[in-house]
Amino acid sequence: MSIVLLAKNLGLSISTVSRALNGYEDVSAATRERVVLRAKAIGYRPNPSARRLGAGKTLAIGVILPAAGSTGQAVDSMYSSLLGGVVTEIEPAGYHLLASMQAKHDAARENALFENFIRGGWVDGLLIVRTRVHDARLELARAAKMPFVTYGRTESDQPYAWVDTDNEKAFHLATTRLLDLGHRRIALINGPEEYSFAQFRRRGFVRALASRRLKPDPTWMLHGDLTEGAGHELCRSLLIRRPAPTAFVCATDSMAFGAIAACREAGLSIGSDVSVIGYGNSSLSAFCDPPLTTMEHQVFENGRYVGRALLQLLRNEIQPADVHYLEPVVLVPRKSDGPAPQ
Amino acid sequence: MSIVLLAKNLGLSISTVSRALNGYEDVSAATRERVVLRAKAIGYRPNPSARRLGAGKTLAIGVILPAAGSTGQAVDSMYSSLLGGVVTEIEPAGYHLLASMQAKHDAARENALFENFIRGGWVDGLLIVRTRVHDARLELARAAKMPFVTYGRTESDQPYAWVDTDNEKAFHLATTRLLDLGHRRIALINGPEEYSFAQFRRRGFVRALASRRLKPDPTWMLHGDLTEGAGHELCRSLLIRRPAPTAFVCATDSMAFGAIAACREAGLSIGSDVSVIGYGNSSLSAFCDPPLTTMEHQVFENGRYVGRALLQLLRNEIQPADVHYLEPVVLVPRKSDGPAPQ
DNA sequence: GGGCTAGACAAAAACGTTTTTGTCAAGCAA
DNA sequence: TTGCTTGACAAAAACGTTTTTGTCTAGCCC
Repeated sequence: MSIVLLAKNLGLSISTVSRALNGYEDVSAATRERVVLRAKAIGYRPNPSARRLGAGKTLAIGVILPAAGSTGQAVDSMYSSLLGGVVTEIEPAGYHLLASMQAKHDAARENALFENFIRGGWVDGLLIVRTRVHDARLELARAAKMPFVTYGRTESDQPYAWVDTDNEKAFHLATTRLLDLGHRRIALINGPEEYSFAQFRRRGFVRALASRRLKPDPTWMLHGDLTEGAGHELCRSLLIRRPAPTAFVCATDSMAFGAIAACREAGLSIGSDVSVIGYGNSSLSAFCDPPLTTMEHQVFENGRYVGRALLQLLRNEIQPADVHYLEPVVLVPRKSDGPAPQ
Repeated sequence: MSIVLLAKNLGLSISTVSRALNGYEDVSAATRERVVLRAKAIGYRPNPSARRLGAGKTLAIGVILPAAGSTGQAVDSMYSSLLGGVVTEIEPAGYHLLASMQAKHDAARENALFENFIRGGWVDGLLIVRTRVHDARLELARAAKMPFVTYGRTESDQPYAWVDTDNEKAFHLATTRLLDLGHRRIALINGPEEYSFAQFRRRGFVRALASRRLKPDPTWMLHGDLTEGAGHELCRSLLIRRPAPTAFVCATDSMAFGAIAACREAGLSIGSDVSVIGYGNSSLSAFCDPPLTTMEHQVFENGRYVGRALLQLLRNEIQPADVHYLEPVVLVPRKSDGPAPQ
């Protein structure tokens, strides 16, 4: 009954107070100021629940965190910063971030959970992360008329709002660098291929080889979880082949660290016998031995971009087709790669 | 007007439908079943906003993510898994997690933001992370009568609900291990001392030394950000002293990796010339060179514990004083430590 | 039969806003 | 003067639940 009290205190009607606080035009400047001042003075805070019901908005943006790894007992640590960026932007606009979580399931069950979430009326907009090549979530969100921004692109015949890093360019860059260093036997240690980022990375890798008239060997393009363990295992399986690769491009720094461990176990010297390039420029990559050549991308900043886009989408200031932000990725050269061995 | 429709469809009153769906006793079993079935059949979902207003609950639990590092442009990646655990538990109970974010500010401004958040009526309960030794947030939450669980303990004259890892024991364990290996010049590379976890770690470290009648040298107990960079810098500053430490206990694996880098730069062989122990058992620690001796703790599981405790607190099934969960930490011996050099 | 209790449901109030519609006076043009 | 518009505010409806209070019937005891 709080706005009632404030209205009484001011000798105004509830509606005038409400409209004054929400900046409507049909309340005089003098009254508006008086209301705002008094509200502040007596510490009036509109009840969010009532506000949501009255306005038919939840003032929340939803995100479903995907469980990471095969165990599903963790969340990819990257999302901390992404969400931090999103919240930084939406908070000042009065929005909050509602986090849900998706345990490891079959895709059908995942989609059911997803639909339940967006149909439940919990949020006004959605951040869809870790897009798949074919991602049913877009259809579900569209069917529910729920504005959304994806973090990562996907196959879709309709325009949609996305923010992504230029995975293809990044892996083209990295592969070209290795080619320039004289490597001809380059392997790709990729993430799970159902995710679209993995497709882009593979494409960049293949394009780089093709531009030098090299035919990529499919058996040298492996994929696995984005973990050190998977990187280690995949690299090991490649190193026992003859001839073995002389260079590895990895989907994440974590995978690169695993690959480096495998190379070391094989008695190879990183940066001379064998080259490894990672992705992500994790804080560790500058401090490991040898420092990891990797690609930098700005997760927190991307999160901010997502947040801004969502707000504009919710205010109808912008169309989904207008949100296409491809973050350029820069290569950070360090010491884990070098000229191809003779 | 959805429950109205459902009620009409059933030929019942709104109140009976509501009470049936919420499992009240004054509705016959037959009717209840009929209502539940029909609700499912026509796909009725109670509107969360209305529910919140009606019941006076938000069905949300809040957490404020602290900005990490000195730049404040990131969130400690640990929180991904912690939040994952929390959500896993509260989701099935119909609760959601509302994430807010705290940029780097002075403590006063931080507390103002915090109060604004809890007084705003957005959440029913709180998760307070990264506790300080003296943490004003507890008082603010109590004053607002907002149930909360802290992740990490703090100084407080009243009982409060906390979940923590046994930092003191962990660092006692690690330090004792180094002492048993013959080390006598052991340094502590700690996190920021305003945080209570850093105090506990220091205490464990000091106790271990004291139990061998060793007087800890305060100039060998340094602290900094929980980053590789800080670990590197602090370790470097210790290595140039004479005599230099032969072993380092670090507040996180990240700091340990930084310390290892510094040792390597000084030409020391890790595990023989110098020993380093980390904390966290990050996925990388098994794959670096040498594999890092570290301490394992289960962030995701702790998050689940927090979630369960919050639910019970909200239901008044339990008192804050009943929530004292100290996670045991186990040491994971690997190769980054060894006998003290002669 | 009167009074009481319990069971099962309904009516209505409450939750605190936002939004829509209404009112009233002042100003102005014809 | 009449009618119309505009500016500033008020009244009331709407949002969709939950909770409180009320009603009615059947059953039971004495």
